[in-house]
Amino acid sequence: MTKNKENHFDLVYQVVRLIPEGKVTSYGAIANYLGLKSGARMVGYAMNASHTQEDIPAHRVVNRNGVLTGKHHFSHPEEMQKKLEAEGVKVEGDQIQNFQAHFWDPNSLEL
DNA sequence: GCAGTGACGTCTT
DNA sequence: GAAGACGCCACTG
Repeated sequence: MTKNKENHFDLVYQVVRLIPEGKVTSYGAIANYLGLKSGARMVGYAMNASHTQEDIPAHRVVNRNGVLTGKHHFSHPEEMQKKLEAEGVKVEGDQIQNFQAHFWDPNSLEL
């Protein structure tokens, strides 16, 4: 039990949880912040486990293209886009408009 | 224990 | 400039 493999997962949850409303981030940014090189997949995998957490705004986490790649993993995919738009994020189809403007980098917290 | 897959990203052709 | 392939680590079958 002292292992706590969820440690990495928890770190991802913490960062995602820190995402301000109306902002979005990418898997690579989180991975980079956690020091996970090319760990984007690991971040994505952690997000998949985020379903065990309720305070994880996974809808604010998108891929590098600003595309809601994981919307399909939501109970209601349209909710993801809906929530993003409700927070001021324009989403067309499955892609965020003006993505870089809504892009939020976890590194900006300590920098 | 091995092989396949995955909510991605970067490199190479 | 675009498309394809590879790499990373973890989980499931």
